[in-house]
Amino acid sequence: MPRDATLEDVAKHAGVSLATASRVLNGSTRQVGRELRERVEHAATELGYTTNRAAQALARSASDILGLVVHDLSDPYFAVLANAVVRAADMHGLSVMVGTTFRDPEAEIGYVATLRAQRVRAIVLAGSRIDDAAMTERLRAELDRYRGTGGRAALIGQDLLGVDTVVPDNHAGAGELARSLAGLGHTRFAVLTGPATLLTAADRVAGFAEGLASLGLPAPLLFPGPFDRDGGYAAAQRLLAADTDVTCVFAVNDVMAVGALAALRDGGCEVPGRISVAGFDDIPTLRDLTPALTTVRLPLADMGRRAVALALGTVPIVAEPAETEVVLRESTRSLLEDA
Amino acid sequence: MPRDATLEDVAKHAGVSLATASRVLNGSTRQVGRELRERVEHAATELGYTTNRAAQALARSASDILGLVVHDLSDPYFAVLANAVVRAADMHGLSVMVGTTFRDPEAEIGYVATLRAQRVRAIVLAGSRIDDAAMTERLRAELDRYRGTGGRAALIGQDLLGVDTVVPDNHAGAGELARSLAGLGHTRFAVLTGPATLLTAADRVAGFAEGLASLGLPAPLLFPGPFDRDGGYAAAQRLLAADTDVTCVFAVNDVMAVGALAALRDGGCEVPGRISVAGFDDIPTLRDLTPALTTVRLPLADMGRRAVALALGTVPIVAEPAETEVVLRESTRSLLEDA
DNA sequence: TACGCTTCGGAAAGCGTTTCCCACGCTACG
DNA sequence: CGTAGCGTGGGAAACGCTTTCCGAAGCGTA
Repeated sequence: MPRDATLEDVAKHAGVSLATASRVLNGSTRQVGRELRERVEHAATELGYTTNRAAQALARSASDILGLVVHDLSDPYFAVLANAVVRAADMHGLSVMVGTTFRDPEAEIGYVATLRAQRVRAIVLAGSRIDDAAMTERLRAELDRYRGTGGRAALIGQDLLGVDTVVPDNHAGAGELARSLAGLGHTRFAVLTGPATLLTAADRVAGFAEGLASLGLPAPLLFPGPFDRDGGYAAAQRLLAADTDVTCVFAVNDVMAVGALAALRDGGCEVPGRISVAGFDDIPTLRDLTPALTTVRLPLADMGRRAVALALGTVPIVAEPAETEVVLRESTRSLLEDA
Repeated sequence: MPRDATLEDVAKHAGVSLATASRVLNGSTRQVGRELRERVEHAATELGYTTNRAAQALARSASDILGLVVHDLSDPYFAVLANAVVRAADMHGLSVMVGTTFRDPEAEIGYVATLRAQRVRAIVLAGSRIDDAAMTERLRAELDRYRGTGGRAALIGQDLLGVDTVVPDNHAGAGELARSLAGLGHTRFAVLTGPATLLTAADRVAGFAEGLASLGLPAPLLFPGPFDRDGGYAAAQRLLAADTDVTCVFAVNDVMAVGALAALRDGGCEVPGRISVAGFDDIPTLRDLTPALTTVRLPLADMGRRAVALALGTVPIVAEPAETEVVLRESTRSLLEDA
């Protein structure tokens, strides 16, 4: 098995020194005379030379890898985010190394350690923090270790780790959603809250509840459960079983809302005829659902891009949260026209 | 800015040689005496030492990175695949570096080159090949260069590049779908074919057409277009405008089917009342659509896993294609009960 | 002709690991 | 008692690149 051509091979082949070959092939500030430059380039293509990035990273002590850690790539929320991050990294000439944690904080910490070992240029951490001080502290410690030696990091989620963060305005978005739904005449709400420990979920629940309270409406009924499609399904089933006078359900994210829609449909409950449903995120992949889902739009792709910019330090730190926007669609109906 | 602790720092701190420190900290076959071992371990944690993987890769001339290239991470098809690949890689102790090509063959070749430069342990290439001999040849050449120096690669798609391939049985799956739909009494079909140059699309169209032919049914009407949601939407619009007697539409993938469903709905055409719709892939994220989509299931997660196994050479090469399964749901209705 | 500049090529010292090879002290054995 | 063999420790040469430093050559000017 022939080995890869090295820079030395190229230099020999071209009859120049290692230094010259390096200068020609990998961006240096120094000029190389036309004659030698062409000899080197020719030798390189002839030998099929490709820079060994690992060696390059070692010599330069700077890698061209960006680390990304998400909870679950098959969740369209993260898929869209990851997509944007990969794209943005590409624009900066960086490759992306992804890790998935499947919502295991332990795995998340482990993955940051792996990325630190790779000496990646920057780390982007996506996904909700959880309400677990010990875990948060350990993650923070790991990140601090990384940043302590020049590593850069950015977060998408709650600003809890002392690093630059793109924070989706969950609280405000949910509040606005509450007001919009109330504007349609709804007064009795249920919330499929997701896990109590997930801060993103908690923020949305709180924002929603406060929105209602600010209008003098009664507090919503809460149905906790997992943060995914099946969690939404199960929670909605429980809602149905509870036999309430709720006219509108807020699932704290779109994939849960999809599950809820399925459960209501399976339970013979018309949406929005009998119950209206709203989600959060406005996942592009889910826009063609019927009934089309009322939701709160998050600028996912933009958030990914901004996180990369923050991580790379190409942008001044702005604490300004990612703006949300309520999008009313068919899954919620107005009760007012009944009057 | 303090720099990262190196193995040498650890060795000094523990009062041992570099060799010993290395043996203790990074799996060596050689034993180190208990006393020294503990001193080294202690020093390592004290200094917060983490192996520099780039240096390690250089010294060992073997990296622990797996390269993955997909067309578009935000497409749930690739998201699910990528998820499985990341998981499988993790099991083998490898990290994954992803690249997205956005269906640009040029970018695909470029990304393989990047991965070769990283000297990744193996490359998994996902996504349909295209009908472009020159491009295919160039990609093949790039892959051969990589494999020529010990690189390993696997493909998910068409077996065209001379590397181990997980090939979804598009042809047979589509054929089976055709027979199933014919079994429901349909006789006049349209196919939203996607781009003519995409082999996956072409295989499905051909398989479907042959399935119909084998039953003596007339050839389907063909509506080409892009391979994505909007492509499906546009193609379905053209179908409507054509004002045909078609009772069943086959969109060559699920996301196109979603677009088609939307177009038909927007066009006031009932599904499955007036027209039945079927897709291909059985994307999990899309299973809660209404009407639920009849489709051909592909074992996506399994395919990802198998590709990793092939790429890592942990499994003998089996040419056996990935099995498909027709899943009839509500988006297609039986015409027989009309009789 | 001599001087100082500016260019440009090459030698060599890193970058942080691994690993080959040698040395040392033991035990076991003929 | 000499020696073969094993278990451990360390020195030092890789691995493939970048970059600093030096020196040589070419140029224009006085």
